[in-house]
Amino acid sequence: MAGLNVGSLGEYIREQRRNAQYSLRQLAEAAGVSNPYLSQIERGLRRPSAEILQQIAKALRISAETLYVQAGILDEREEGDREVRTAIMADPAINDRQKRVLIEIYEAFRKENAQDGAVRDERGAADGTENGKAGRAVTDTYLE
Amino acid sequence: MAGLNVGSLGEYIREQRRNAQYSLRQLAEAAGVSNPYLSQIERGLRRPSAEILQQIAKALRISAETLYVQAGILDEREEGDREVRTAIMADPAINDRQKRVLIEIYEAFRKENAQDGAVRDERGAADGTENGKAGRAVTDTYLE
DNA sequence: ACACCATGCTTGCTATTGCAAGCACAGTGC
DNA sequence: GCACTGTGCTTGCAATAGCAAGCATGGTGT
Repeated sequence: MAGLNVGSLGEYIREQRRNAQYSLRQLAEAAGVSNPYLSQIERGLRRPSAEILQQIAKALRISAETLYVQAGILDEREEGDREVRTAIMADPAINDRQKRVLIEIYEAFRKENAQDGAVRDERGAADGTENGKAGRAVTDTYLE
Repeated sequence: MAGLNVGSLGEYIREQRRNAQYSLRQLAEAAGVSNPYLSQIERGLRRPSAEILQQIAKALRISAETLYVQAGILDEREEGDREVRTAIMADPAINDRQKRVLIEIYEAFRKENAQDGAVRDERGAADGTENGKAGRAVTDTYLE
């Protein structure tokens, strides 16, 4: 059994918190959790209960499901295929160009992964995990 | 705070277990949980952690989300604007870093839109590059 | 120099999770 | 009658979730 991936969960929460410009205490209060405990969660020292996770998710205004997936608690929903594209298109919070950018990057990632072991002519992607360069190329192209 | 509705969660699990013709011990073993603990959960005496809930859901072959909804941990169906993140996280076709990148860009877009006050679907010539810059900064940070 | 405030971290501590061992009751067979 | 097996429940106990109080550091004035 995988056991929760507490480390990456904590990192993810911290990342989201900083992204939202919250201090640790601010988020802790917004989530109704003590600040030392949140600190420990973020550093991967504690595995928060479902209830606490839910409160944190609410305070961060992200879906609890996202957190659960990050924590390895929730399995990835199969058939994610076109879900990303439709979800992006349906989102009223971003504009059309932003949608197009996101989808282009997404496509590029998928294409890169599909090639995987195959011919890599694009300026040497050293190993299979280096998708960054391909992604960067795409963003350079479309984010201007 | 609301606190999970443990009673109905336990009843629900017991119902599903009987429905599947499992004895308490059978389900306990299948879920990798001790039988007395499962008994207590079903009677609403304990609030199981997210991890345990997940294992039970797997053993019962029902979605963990269903259990979370029953437990009051997950809201029934949240607004569509959470869908993008969830869809990205759930997509098996891209790897973790790619997910992170997409979500970061998405967050940046949303944040930028929030600062502007509203989403203007297609901008005029005045500040047409603004979104591009924000997106680029994010991708430069995470795509190297 | 000093006070003041915000940041995140450490330290005990209590309450709760989750388990191993065992109990009580009901069949079933001999 | 008696053993045996399956059902769910009770009882301690170890591990840990989660908190209140306080510490250390860094900034910002004055």
